Parts: sequence; structure tokens; C-alpha cells
Amino acid sequence: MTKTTPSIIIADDHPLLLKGLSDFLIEKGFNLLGSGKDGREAYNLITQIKPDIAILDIQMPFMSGLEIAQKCKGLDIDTKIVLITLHKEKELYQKAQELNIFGYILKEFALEEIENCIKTVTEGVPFFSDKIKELIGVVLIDDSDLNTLTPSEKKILKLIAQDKTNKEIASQLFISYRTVEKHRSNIITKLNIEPKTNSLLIWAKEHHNKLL
Amino acid sequence: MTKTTPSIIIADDHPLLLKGLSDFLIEKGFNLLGSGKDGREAYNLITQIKPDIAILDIQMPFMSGLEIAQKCKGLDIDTKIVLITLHKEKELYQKAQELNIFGYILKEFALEEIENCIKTVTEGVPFFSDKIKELIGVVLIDDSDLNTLTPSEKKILKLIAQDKTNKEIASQLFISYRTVEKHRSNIITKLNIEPKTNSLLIWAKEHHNKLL
DNA sequence: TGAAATTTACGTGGTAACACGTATTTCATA
DNA sequence: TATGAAATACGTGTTACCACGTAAATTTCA
Repeated sequence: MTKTTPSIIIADDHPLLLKGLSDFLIEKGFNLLGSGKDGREAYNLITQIKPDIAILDIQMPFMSGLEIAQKCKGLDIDTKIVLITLHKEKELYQKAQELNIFGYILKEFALEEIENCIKTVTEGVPFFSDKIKELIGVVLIDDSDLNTLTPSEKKILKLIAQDKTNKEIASQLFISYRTVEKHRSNIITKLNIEPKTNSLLIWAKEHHNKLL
Repeated sequence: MTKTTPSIIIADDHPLLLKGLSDFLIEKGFNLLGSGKDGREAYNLITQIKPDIAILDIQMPFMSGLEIAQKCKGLDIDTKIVLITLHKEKELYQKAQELNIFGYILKEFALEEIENCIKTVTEGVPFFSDKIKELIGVVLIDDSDLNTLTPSEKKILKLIAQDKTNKEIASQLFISYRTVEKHRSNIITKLNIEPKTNSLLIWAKEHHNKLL
């Protein structure tokens, strides 16, 4: 069932990277059928060629790797999608799981891992870089504090991250601004934030991505 | 004086990119003498081989492309340094000018321009991507407010973005915290920031990249 | 239903940030 | 050397944020 040389297409908007990846795959004897320089080209290649594997950059003009994965999910295409990215974002990892994406590799480690990834994915087994898993692990521990927060506290923390003042939050949630202050105080205690005036705002800004 | 095939070394911490660039230069018949995967390797290559041109990524482990340029400026090496980067930052452009850097290319356009750049630089003429110049122009308009700030005001703005309080800034700069408050107030006026309590901190955080 | 957690709210007091004004010193430069 | 810009510093008052405590209403769930 599994071919020894799976058909592959690739796409990346950085020509240098595209060339590097392309050359590498050809040297390694993979069956590279095409390459695109943006999301639209990538999508067309996938629908026309229907390759076994599509290796896509996440950030591309016209269509992101994630959007392509989303569109393909609706169609009856069983191309396995592998994403390459510069960014080590936890959110992307989670989204990737939902969109039946088969792999997720950091560009920094691509050369070492891409070959391994393709082999694994060809056998139908998802591949996620260990380096990414490490990062996820680290982040998860970091989130333990966050999960001690109650729903209301989280809601308020989000609003703080959106530059709202206590009074604005209060009127938005139809509660007293004193209540908001109390929540704030509790949040600070739970998160072990240093007791400086704007430390909570700073914290919220820095961890803004985890609050979505 | 100018060789027809200038000696070149390259360095980038992304193996895929390094491969792409390396393959490209070899295919085009350039005299590629070596490549490194971080700042330290790049620096050693430059001091040992003393190539005509060094093409360096800006962000690398151990030493950035800019730091390498800085070090080389002190030595009697006339290697011409060309930086490649993902980021379109105006400040880098300005710094590049100071450090007698000969070229500055965006990775997105590298393939189209790298050849042209090498030829130009070989003749001793600096090369900066037109695309970058366009961006600089755009950014400049955006920075007009920022440039109305005095040096001291900029310095303080940077420290604000680093979560410093007025008192911390004061003791760090050996001035009264009242002076810092005054600067703060002036900055807010100049930048037309809305008069809310933490608006300056928020502004500084959001424009943090332009303050480097 | 009853205990525990959560949400709601206030009192009191302290610090930081900001507005607006005034005033001195420093420094480049015309 | 004179003029203006910049940096320095203070006075005074307001608002926002934070700590710490108390306490009632509400929700959750065993």
C-alpha cells in the first residue's frame, strides 16, 4: 500500500528556503512532483496532482498552510499535510491536531528531521518534532498557574490584556469596579506576580497569546 | 583589482536556508569557500579565510551578523559584509550604514537579488534592496512622531518599554524621578497618546520594535 | 440538602502614573 | 555672545492600580 517513493509537493514563499528544501529532497531521492511559492499555487498543486505528501510553509501569501489544510479537509483528498514553520507556537500545534495535519517541523531543524518525518508520515503515522514537544511541555507547566484561575478571573485577565481599565471592565461585565479590583488582586496572588503597579498589565500583555 | 570570481563565505543558522543559498551560489559559479551555521563559525571563517565577501544572517546563535560586522571593523580585514534577514527593520538599515556593511537583502527576495548584489558589492559599491528602500520610506512616515522626540526622551521610552518604573529609570540615569515624570509627560504630548493611565506603557510595548 | 467554591462588594491605605504649570541649568550654534 | 532648544527639577492635584481584610449572595456538586 505504502509506496517506497511517496509523491511530494512543497511550497514556501522564501525562494531560498524553497530551493534548499527542493534540492535536499531531490538529492535524497524523493519523488518531488512540484513546488509553489504561495498558498494559491500550493492549493492548486494539491488539487491537481493529489500528491501523497504536501510540505507547506505556514505563512504564505494568499493562503496559509493552515487554511490549505482546512480546505483540503472538506475535499476527498488524502494528501498528508506537513507544516514547516519558523515559529514555535503552542496554538499552532493544537490547531494542527484538529485539522488532521500529519507533521509539524521547525525550519531550524528541518534538515535533520525532514527525512525522518516523511518516512513516518508515509506510513500513516503523524510526526511532530521532539523539539516542539519539549517546548509544548515547557509551556504546559507554565500554564499550570493559569489553570488555577476561575472563569471570571480568566475573563477579566483577557480584558486587562486588551488595555481595559477596571472601570471599563466593570461596566462591560455589569459589576462593581471594586469587584474587578478584587479579582485583579486575586489573580495577582494566584499567578505569583511581583507586586508592582503595572505588573499585571505587563503579565497579561506578555502572555496574551495564551489567553485566547 | 576586482576579481571576476570573488571569494565568498556564508553563514545562516537555518540549515535549509544555508543549503539553498549554498547550492544557488555554486550553481551560479561563484567561488564559495566555506559556510557556517552560527556567528562564531562565521567569524572564524572570516578571520581565517579573509574572503572578499561574507554573506551573513543577522540572527544567529553566539554572534549576530551585526556583531560580526562590528568586530571586523576593528580588525584590518576588508571583507565586505552583506546581511540577509527576514525582518524589514529600519533601525537595522541605519546601523548597517554605520558599520560599513555593504549590502542588506531580504530573504524573501534573495534569489532575485543576491546575484546582482554580489556583482555590485564586488565593484565596491554598496547594494541595498530597492524593496527595502521602499519599506524604509513607508516606515519613515510612521516614525515621524517618534523622530520628534529628543535623545533623552527616546532613552526613557526604551526603558519604559522594558517595564521600568519612573524611579528605576531615575536611579539608572542618575536623575530625579520628577524629571522622568516630566519627560514622560512630554513624550505623551508629542506622540498624541490618549490620556489614560497606562497608555504610554501600552504604546511603548506595542512599538517596542521601533525603539531598538 | 449542606459544605465548598465562586462571585459579588466594600473599607482603608499606599504607590505609580499623568496633567499642567513653573523654573533653572546646560549646551549647541547662529 | 546671545538665543533657543533640551534637560533638569519641583509643586499640586487627580486617577488607576494594588494589598489586605471582611462579608454576603450565588453557584456547584457530592
